Order: sequence, then structure tokens, then C-alpha cells
Amino acid sequence: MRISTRGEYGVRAMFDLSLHYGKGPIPLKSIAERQVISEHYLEQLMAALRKAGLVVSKRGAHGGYELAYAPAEIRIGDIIRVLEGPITPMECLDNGDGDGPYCGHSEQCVMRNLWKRLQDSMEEVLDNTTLESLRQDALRLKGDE
Amino acid sequence: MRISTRGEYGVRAMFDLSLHYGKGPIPLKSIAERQVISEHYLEQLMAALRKAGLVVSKRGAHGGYELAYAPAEIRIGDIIRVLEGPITPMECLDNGDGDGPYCGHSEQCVMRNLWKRLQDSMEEVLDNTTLESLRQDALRLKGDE
DNA sequence: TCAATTCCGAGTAGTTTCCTAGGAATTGAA
DNA sequence: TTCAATTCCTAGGAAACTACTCGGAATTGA
Repeated sequence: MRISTRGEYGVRAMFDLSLHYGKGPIPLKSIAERQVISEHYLEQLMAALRKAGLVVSKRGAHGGYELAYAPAEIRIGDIIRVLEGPITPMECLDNGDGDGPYCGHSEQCVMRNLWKRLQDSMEEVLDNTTLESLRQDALRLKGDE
Repeated sequence: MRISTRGEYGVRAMFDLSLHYGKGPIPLKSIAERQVISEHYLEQLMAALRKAGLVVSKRGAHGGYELAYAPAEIRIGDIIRVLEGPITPMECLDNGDGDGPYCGHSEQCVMRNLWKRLQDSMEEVLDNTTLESLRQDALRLKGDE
């Protein structure tokens, strides 16, 4: 039931980008330094996020990455799905058809309903939190200091 | 973000036991057959559940396992915690102290709050569902057929 | 005594995780 | 034109984890 470093680092990096949104491309190196993440590893995560269309990149000198949309448009769930795969506690919830080995048993449906409720509650949190809401949280926290 | 077969099988086995609650010990072999789970593997899971006090066992002929408490007393979260470890999307939420490498940064707290909300929503589902509620669901489903 | 059962520890193939390594391609600036 | 800064790409690899299997000892009721 853990989010791996892929998801964790990915969200941290995207949050970092959201703090620099509108200031042009941010080099991966600086993100990696601020967030204390292996540069080469983060590179792979950014590649996935780029292919998914969540960030855009610019190569060469003064290149880097920036968010493809405003922070308010990017949900944490979107990031997690790219880096960790579907948000689901159980595989059978994923492939629309109920083709697990035991599906069709009433018992199985009871289980499926349970896992579905869990999935829904997870997605509710992750899809109702955007990079912008995190940014607001951070501003508020800073103000409280 | 997946529950492994340990958690899945464990919940299925415990649900199976709840359907036979009060009828004396149920041999592991019959649970494994009904649930189509490897006997030896399930044995290991039951050992963990026994050590955690969720089931009691009886050895020898006519032995088997039964729930240590009434189905209404056993939460799915209890089972998952025994078999999968703490229900938490991020390790830093687990060890009470915030001793991760980045804790203390306001940024880190923003992340921590996010993961905490996710954890809470997961625990809410898992701890508000008991074996008894699953049993009721199953009865209702059966009645609808 | 025997068959059914739990209990226990070891081993293992395959997958996943979290990286590291090295270099090609692109770009802006001096 | 050159050079440094950057993204992009592929490959590899150690360690941990997952989902088991195997074999046998101990216990118990008939």
C-alpha cells in the first residue's frame, strides 16, 4: 500500500515546477538539487511525465522543464497515474471486464465492492488535490512561520 | 498502490471463516480449496494472523482455524495491517517522529499533509468495514439473485 | 496406531525498485 | 564556430520483494 519513490519524487518535482511556473524552463539539475533526488533517476521520471504531456521540455543551453498547464489544472492523481500506473488497490478493478479467476461468484463481488470503495476514496483525495492547492498550502505555511 | 496477494488472500480467507463462524475449527485445506489459494502459502498467512491474535487454531485431527472474535469485531484494516504492514502511502507517516531527510522544510510538510489525507481516507474505508459488513453484503447479494 | 491436521524453517524463480553509466543530440551564447 | 549546458536515450545491475514450493516435526481425535 505504498507509493514508491517514483510517485513521491515525481510529485515533489512537479510541485517544485509549480513554484517556478511562468518563469521559463527550469533545468532538471536544479530541481534535483533542491529536492535532493538523483539526477539521472529524476530524468527518467521527467521523460515519462513529458511523454504523458504533463510537462514540456526545452533542450540545449538554458533549457529545462516546465509545466504544460497551469498548476490548478494538474491533479496529483494525474502525476501518480503516469509514474505508478492506475490508482487501484486490486488489479481486477482495472481491466473494465470482471475477468478475474473468481469473478461472478457473489463472494467475489463483495470483495470487489470493498476494493472499489477503497479505490474511490484514494482517487477522491488524489484528484481533488492540484499542484495549485499544494502551492497555496505552502504559502499559508510560510505565512504562519 | 496495490494490495498484494497476502492482503487479498488474507481478507478472503478471513471472510470465509466469518461465513463459518461458530461452527468450530475449519481446516485450512477447505479454505484453500474454496478460495483457490495455495495451501502452503495460505498457511503462512494464517500463521501471521494467529500470532496477531485474529484467529485461533486447533491442531490435530478435526483441527483448523476459527476467528478469535465475532465478525463484527474484526475490521478489514486489522487484517491488512497484519499481512501488509501499516496502512500508509508513505513511510514518513509511520514512524511518529518526522525524521525523514527533508522534514522540517515547509515544502515537506505540504507533502506530508497530502499523504496524510490519503492515508486517512484509506484507513477510513478499511477500518469502517468489518467481516460482518462483508457478510451482510454477501447475504444481500444472494437475496437479490 | 494412524490419518488429519497445524506448525516451522528453508529455498527459489521471477519481478520490481531504485538507481548508475555512458554517450548522442540540441541549443544559446561568447 | 566553438563550447558548455542541457535534454534525450538505452542499457545494466544490485537489492529487495513477491508468491510461492518443499520437507518434515509435532499434535490430536478416532
